[in-house]
This record gives sequence, structure tokens and C-alpha cells, in this order.
Amino acid sequence: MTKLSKDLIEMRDNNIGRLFQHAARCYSEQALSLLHERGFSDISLYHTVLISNLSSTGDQITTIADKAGITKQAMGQLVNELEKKGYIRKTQSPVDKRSYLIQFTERGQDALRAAYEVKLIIEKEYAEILGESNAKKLRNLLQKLINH
Amino acid sequence: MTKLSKDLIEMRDNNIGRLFQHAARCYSEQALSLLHERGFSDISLYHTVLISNLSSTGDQITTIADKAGITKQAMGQLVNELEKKGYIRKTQSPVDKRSYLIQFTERGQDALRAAYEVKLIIEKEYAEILGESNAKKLRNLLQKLINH
DNA sequence: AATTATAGTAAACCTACTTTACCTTTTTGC
DNA sequence: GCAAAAAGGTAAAGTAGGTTTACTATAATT
Repeated sequence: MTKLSKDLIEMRDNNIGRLFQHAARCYSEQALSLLHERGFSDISLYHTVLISNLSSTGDQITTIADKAGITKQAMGQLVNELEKKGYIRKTQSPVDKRSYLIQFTERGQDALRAAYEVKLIIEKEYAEILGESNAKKLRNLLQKLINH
Repeated sequence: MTKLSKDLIEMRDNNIGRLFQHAARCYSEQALSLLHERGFSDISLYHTVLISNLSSTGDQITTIADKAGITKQAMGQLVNELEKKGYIRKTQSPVDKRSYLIQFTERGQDALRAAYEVKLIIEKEYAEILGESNAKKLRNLLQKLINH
């Protein structure tokens, strides 16, 4: 086996991009599964795009869409789905008849708190696996890479 | 603002899962863009699922599908697309009339080499941003997390 | 008052798949 | 050595998670 073909094989298994992807998928799957266990089994990963971008005081659809980086049409659909499921409320603005105010319902806030709990659990697990300081280091390195 | 709501806001911005996701997306986008610059502009991220799982000696469709973690139907489609684009060759097995051998063409091997080059470029950039030892540390921490 | 911009919706389309169902060929077990 | 099961592959329909294009209604600008 030549040096290059050995390198090519190594590339495909040990690629840093793949590690990122794999880590992201592991996190998502675990987080979603823990959230489901807590009684919010009708939430998909896609739904969290809304939930994690809606501010506690409420937002317009376009605002959330921009924050989430998707089109307002896609966000509009998400809003309708999560409204049906009872996680958010959609009320027409009294000052602007074109726009709606999207807000968490009680259940939505419960889900948000559960998500926070789940986050703490996973972070604790990561700290146990890597050690406290290494877990912090990992976060810092990622942040530094992304900020660039 | 209460402690909890501050925490909830912090969660949504600084979540480790999001950092993974963001890092993965940045890597993919840059890698694909560099690959396109090198003359392989008809390859999408989806196509790399085949390319990065096909061994240099060739494989069956089912084998690649399993390695990639997708169905053989999906892989079959990918194979047809990349065959049309000239990156792979699909020949019937002489010993098993059900099966095909999927292999890189010359162009496919060129693309693979270009992908390796791109990988080195991005890794070098990461090492410049974080420092050599930190870049290594990042990889190790991710690996450790994933292996768990 | 007319133009332009903004909020949102509708419908068609696209990518990246999975599911169900099927055909053909090979392997296994009796 | 033959029937049943397993394996390789394809076809077609369905699904998730979107985008694009086009539109309506309202608000802001000049």
C-alpha cells in the first residue's frame, strides 16, 4: 500500500469535519431522547429550531426566521405546527395588522425548562468523560474556531 | 431578569451541541467550496457520502450503504448519479450475477486526491487559529467523546 | 396620494432520504 | 439435489425539512 492511499484511507475515518458531525449528531440524539422521556415526545429536532430561537417576550415570525437562518415561510409552517401541539401562541398584533406575536404557552415554557435540564445533564456527562477542565477547553476551542 | 431565564437564554446561545453543529457546518461548507474550486463543482455534500465510503479496491452497493449508514436504495441512487458524472464505474460481478462492483474512475481518484488536499488545507488553517497542540487536543477530545 | 417596503401566506418544487414491495440469484439445510 | 431462506439490487411512493416564486394585505416613506 502506497503512502498516499494509506493517507486517503486515514482521511476518511479520522477527518475533523466528520468528528464534528458525529459529535453533533450524538448530542442531538441524546438531547432529543431525554426531552422525549420528560413528556415532550411530540417535539422533533426540526421543532427545536423555533423553540431555541424564540425569545421569552415573544417575537414576530420573520424575526425568528432570521435568527434561525431559515425562510419566513418555513418558520410560518413551524409556527403552525407548534401552535397545534400547544407549545406556542400566535396572536395578531394590535398595532400592526400584518404581523403576529409568537409566544411560548405554559407548556412551551415547560419544554424550554426541560431542555435546559437536559443540557445540564449532558454537559455533566461530558465533564465526567473528559474531566471538567478538558470539557471547558473543548468548548473554548470550538468557540474560537467558529468565531474565526 | 430571573436567574433561570438568564440561564435559558445562555443555553440557547452557548450550547455545546450547537457549537458542534456550527463547527460541522463550517467545515463542510469550506471543504465543499475548496473542492469546487479545484474543478469538481458537480459534487454535492450528499455525494461525498459515497466517495468517502468507497474503498480503493471497490465495493458492493450494499457494503457502501452499510458503511455510510444509509439504505441500499439510497446508495443505489447515489451510485447512478456519480456514475453519470463520471466519478465511479459500475461493473457486474462475474461470480455473482446479483451484484455489482463499484469502483472509482480516474476522475473519481482525482476527486479523492483533491479532497485529501482540501482536508490538509483546512487542518493547517485550524492549527494556525488554535495552535498546533490545541488543534490536536481538540481532535482527541472529540474522539474521546465519540468513543464513549 | 403614490410608491415602496414589510409581514405573512400559498403552492410548487427540491434534496435527501426511508418504507414497502418486488425480482433475481445465491446459499443453506435437510 | 431441491425447497426455503437469505442476499443483492431496483422501483415507486412517501416523508422531512426545507427553498423559490408569486401573491395579498398593511404600513411607512416621500
